Amino acid sequence: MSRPIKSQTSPLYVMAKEAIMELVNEDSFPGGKLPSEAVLSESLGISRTTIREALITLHREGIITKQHGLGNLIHRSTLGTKMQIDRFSDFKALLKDGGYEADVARSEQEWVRNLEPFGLEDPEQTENERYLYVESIYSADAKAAILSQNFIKESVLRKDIGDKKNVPESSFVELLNLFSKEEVANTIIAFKPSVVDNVVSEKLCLGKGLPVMQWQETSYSVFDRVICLGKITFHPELVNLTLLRKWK
Amino acid sequence: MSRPIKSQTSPLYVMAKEAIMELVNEDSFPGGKLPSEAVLSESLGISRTTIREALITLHREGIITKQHGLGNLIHRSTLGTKMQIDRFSDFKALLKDGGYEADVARSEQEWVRNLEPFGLEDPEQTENERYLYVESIYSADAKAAILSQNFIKESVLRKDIGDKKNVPESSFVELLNLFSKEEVANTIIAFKPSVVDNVVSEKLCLGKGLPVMQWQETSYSVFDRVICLGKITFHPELVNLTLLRKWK
DNA sequence: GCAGATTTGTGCGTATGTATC
DNA sequence: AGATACATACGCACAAATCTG
Repeated sequence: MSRPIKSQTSPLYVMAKEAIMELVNEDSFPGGKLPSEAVLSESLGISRTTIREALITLHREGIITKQHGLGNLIHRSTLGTKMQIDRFSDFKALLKDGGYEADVARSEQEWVRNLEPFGLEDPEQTENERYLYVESIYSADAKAAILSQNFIKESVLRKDIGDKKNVPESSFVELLNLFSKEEVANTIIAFKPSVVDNVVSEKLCLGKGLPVMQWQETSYSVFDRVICLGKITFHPELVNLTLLRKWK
Repeated sequence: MSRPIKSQTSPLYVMAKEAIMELVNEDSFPGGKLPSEAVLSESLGISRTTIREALITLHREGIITKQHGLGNLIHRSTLGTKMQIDRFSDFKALLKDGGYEADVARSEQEWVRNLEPFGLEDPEQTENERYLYVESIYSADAKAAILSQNFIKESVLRKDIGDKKNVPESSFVELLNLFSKEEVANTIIAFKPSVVDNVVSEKLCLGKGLPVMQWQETSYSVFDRVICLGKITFHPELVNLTLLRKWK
């Protein structure tokens, strides 16, 4: 149950993907079309199966469209799109992608019993459950840009968090994985349009009554148990959230 | 350049996926874990490669988490999540998923030259470009729930749209594919938190000043050319948009 | 901690089907 | 009709993660 650090060397299809991305960035072919899978296989000395694996990854990321009988078509529009929430697990990385100098400050942790004041509801709440409250403020060029208020369930916390409290982590998902007994698998977010209230006004330095992007989120472990609840608020001037929807 | 109807029979991995989904719905195994790939392969009489293809599809859809060395774990939480924007291309289907009786009414089409009044900008705008304006109002239990205002670029329109104007279509993406010379590959959306203005107030029957979910979108063809721009507004009471973020 | 069994991940080869030009 | 290119499907071997005893 220790979940140690993963392997250092990337699998071949990831290296293939990176090699193909270099080709894309060099823009060395006409019509926004990649060389055929057979040619890539030949020139990189990697089997077509593995090349396909790499291309499927690029397709999932929205970099290319795979067109049966035609080829693999490059989407420069996607490459130029910044602050895609489907591309980052970490808000710091998302802000950096937006061209900012990004940082994060986390609050002291405290225990909470009642989530109602925050408008949150635990679908798996048990009697006397407590939640570890962690507040993170992500800054863009030293200005508060994202307010993340999270409540980690006591029942999923490791016993040895004392040792790990000062371990550096990059994203909140990583922090959650350090704290939680079970690994985080996914988060379901529910969009809640709202206007700036007292708390947000103070934390993000915004005038009250302004419309803001806000969502509530519930994070689940690989065993589908609730690990954490949260409420995220985005500064409307600093953060222009985007999302890619793929049809092909 | 005709883009006819696709094949009727599903590939084997799709049928395998559906068979596995039935197992999931029957809930016939302990610990929320699927039978091993080898067992599924054996019992369905399909090679492990193809079974894996099916499982990878389910993984992408957030139904399962693939855990190396452990198995394929089922996420009932995802199955129970309604109105996921990452699962529907069609707002009518999304509203039906939310338990509503859903329908769509599309406006008469008219030509527009200037997108500025709508807060939209065409990144590939050319001299004298015109846009075909199509307004769709999606209703939930006969109440206006989603306002979709779209502008299709004249330069991408087929010459024979006259014949196709009355062809039934289910989603706006399909309508776009009927109208456009090039197939739609993806849409980039940018979230724009806002409050109800005069237009939205009238179309969605909402009090002015209320916060609403709103986004702007730009649709690209497989050749990465801009096909259509749009602005979508969601009724905050009727539509509870959700989104799945996967970390594993 | 270790050994062995189980299970998924990676990688290759090959053949055939189907869409596009 | 033929060439090209991606899609589907099978089989095999070995690597790596997880669990159990």
